[in-house]
Amino acid sequence: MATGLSIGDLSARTGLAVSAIRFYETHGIVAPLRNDGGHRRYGRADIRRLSFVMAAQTLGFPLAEIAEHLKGLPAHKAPSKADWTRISTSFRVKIDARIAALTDLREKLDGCIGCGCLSLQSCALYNPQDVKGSEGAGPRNLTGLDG
Amino acid sequence: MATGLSIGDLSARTGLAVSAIRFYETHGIVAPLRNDGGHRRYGRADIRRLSFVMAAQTLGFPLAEIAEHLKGLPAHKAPSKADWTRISTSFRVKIDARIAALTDLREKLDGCIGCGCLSLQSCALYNPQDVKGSEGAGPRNLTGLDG
DNA sequence: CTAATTTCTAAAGTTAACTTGAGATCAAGG
DNA sequence: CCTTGATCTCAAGTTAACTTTAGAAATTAG
Repeated sequence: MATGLSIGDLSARTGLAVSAIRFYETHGIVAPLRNDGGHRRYGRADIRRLSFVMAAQTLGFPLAEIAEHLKGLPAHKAPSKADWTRISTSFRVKIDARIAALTDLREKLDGCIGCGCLSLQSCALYNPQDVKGSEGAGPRNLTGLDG
Repeated sequence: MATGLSIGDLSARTGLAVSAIRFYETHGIVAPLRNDGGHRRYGRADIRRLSFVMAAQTLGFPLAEIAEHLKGLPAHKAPSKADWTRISTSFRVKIDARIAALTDLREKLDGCIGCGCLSLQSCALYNPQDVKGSEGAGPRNLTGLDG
């Protein structure tokens, strides 16, 4: 009982599905210990790791990138203040970039609303200069977030 | 030659892959005519439809929703000024909502950067009030954009 | 007219982020 | 001790948005 949290406990605490937590493990996001019966045992710090993942996901970060960030953190301890400051600052930068991109789009759109867009040449929305055609199969990155 | 654009022409004009254009057809986004040999023939308006799709996608709209918007437009004609105003206005609303959500997140993050987030209870980022666990399989909607 | 492109269709593969299912084992309550 | 209920593993399914592949037919270039 004092040996740590079960995966069910963690699920209850974070709101994540048990299957999702196991899935995250295969992606290196959590690395629980095992008890004698082979069941996963989590520590308190894992709640934070998972909460961090959830927060990052609402920001639109792909799991792979989140996992990268987490590599820099101690495996079974909560992140230190320095760790957290580093991470949250880098988040801040990305959010700023997204807001800027959206604001830019909004301006273009404002210019378009009245014009009827009968001119393909002059319409900024119809001529985005930054459409980088992603290569290969799979879902497209909708938000152009990477980088 | 004067009978319309081939799918290759359209691909060159829009920057979309030929396969993507065919794919869009199965989703009701374009509905080209056929020539005697069974090859697709597109009109000028289709360039706009596809450009519209690309613009909407950079805004993060899922294809299904874009297709919905396009249902309201004449099939083989360019959208009228009224059509376009309706659509672009509804875009504007969604962009505003996204900017607001991101700005809110940024504020929360600002409050977090210095705090070291040692308190799960008080950290806004760790306790997002609006995490709605999407049901079922498939990729998650990263941006919380729908609705 | 022939060779090289394009296009056609239909089916299967890809990626992300998980879920679902099957069969077996572990743990906890009465 | 026995019966639920929780976990375990591993494989396969799901969704979105496309791509890739294969074999055949149409178009275009020379």
